[in-house]
Amino acid sequence: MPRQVDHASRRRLIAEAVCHLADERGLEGVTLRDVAARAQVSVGAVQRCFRTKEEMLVFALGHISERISERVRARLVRSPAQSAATALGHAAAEISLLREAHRAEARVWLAFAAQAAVSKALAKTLKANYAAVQEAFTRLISEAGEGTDRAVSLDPQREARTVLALADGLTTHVLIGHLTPREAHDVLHAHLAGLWEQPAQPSHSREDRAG
Amino acid sequence: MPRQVDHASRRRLIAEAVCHLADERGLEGVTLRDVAARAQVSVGAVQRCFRTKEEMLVFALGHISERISERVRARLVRSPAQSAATALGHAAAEISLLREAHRAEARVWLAFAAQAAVSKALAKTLKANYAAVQEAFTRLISEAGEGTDRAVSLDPQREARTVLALADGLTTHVLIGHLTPREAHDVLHAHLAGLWEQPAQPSHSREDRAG
DNA sequence: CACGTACCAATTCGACCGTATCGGAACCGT
DNA sequence: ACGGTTCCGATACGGTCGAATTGGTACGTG
Repeated sequence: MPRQVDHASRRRLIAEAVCHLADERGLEGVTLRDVAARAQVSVGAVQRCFRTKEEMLVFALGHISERISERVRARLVRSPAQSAATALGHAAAEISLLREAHRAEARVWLAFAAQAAVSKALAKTLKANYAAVQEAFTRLISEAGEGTDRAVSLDPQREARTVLALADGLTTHVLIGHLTPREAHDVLHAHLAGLWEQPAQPSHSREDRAG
Repeated sequence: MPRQVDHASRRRLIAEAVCHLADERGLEGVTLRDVAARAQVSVGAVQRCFRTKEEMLVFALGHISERISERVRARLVRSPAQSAATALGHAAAEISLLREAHRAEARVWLAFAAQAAVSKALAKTLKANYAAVQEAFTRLISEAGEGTDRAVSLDPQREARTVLALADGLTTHVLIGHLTPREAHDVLHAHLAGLWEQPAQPSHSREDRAG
């Protein structure tokens, strides 16, 4: 056998380069040449790892998705002793990428999300990730709801979707500059607090329908 | 005076073309040639209206932003007699672009939002729009809070930010395909309903704090 | 009726894109 | 030592990009 190369690790290296460029210039600024230069490999090497540019992008999206959700998972298993409510708070803060250190990942996520709206391959990868996170959130909310008297457990899945969408919306608003990270953090935790802290009130005095 | 042309209306025409293309292929697929072809004008005409491509994009973003927020505003003044809560529901549904008819606008918004994360000029335009909508939402929540016994009025601005971020997050998730429009609509209205329907808890101290 | 001017379509330009190809270097079993 | 196989960097190609230039046309003015 001739000289062998670790394809897997090289693909990861290239994926990192893609993410760096997507962070700095948006996904439009990701070209094969720049990726190769950033990854310190030749263009030919990039093309040998990925047949087309799209294949490279899909892999890069999977790469960063896995990294983010892995961090969320780590956060969850690290605090199993704590209440599910606390765990959810940590996980939500993690997924919203509010920390300055993860601002780059947030920009990459937004760039990919926008592209996924018009690219089926990217959308598939992204959807799979969201489905997993939503399921985890749903389970957490379910567990947390059992311990309290609040009837939040009415629909844990819906609450999970709410938290997930809120987190992503906040991420977007921080990236745009409409909110500061602190403000976003405040909004997120206020929402989460509202889930458990309000005690149950068996009788609704009056219904105010909004629709 | 030589042959005159209505610059303003032509710029709007071109902006429409930009939005159409951004909807179909994402913002990367927006080129001067395609824009010109879609707007039924020559490339030169586009270049006379906008000195650079970025100037064209900024104008297009302002164009669609104004259109969306104008629709929200129209929705608000159309139902002044109804409760502020109802009005907020309508406005939030409008801003989240969940209706199938506005799916294209949603894709355009997402494309611009992603680009705004790395483009200062776009971010400025987008921020101005968000500031206006957030202010309107804050006022609505304030008014709605006065009529109820619920102490939601603790921080109308924060609630406005929550609704706005939630709406955007839901829009994104629908575009990606993680949620159906119906599910997103459900989440949004459940959240809004939660703002007013939960009765106050008299025994609680006035401060609701949760890390 | 000329004339200048504002407008427009077409062309050109240099740069860069993604992709394909190729000669040589590196490596291994024999 | 050597031939075969795999990897690598460089280069060429067809195409498209944004931007600038040019020649022609329609129009209001003098």
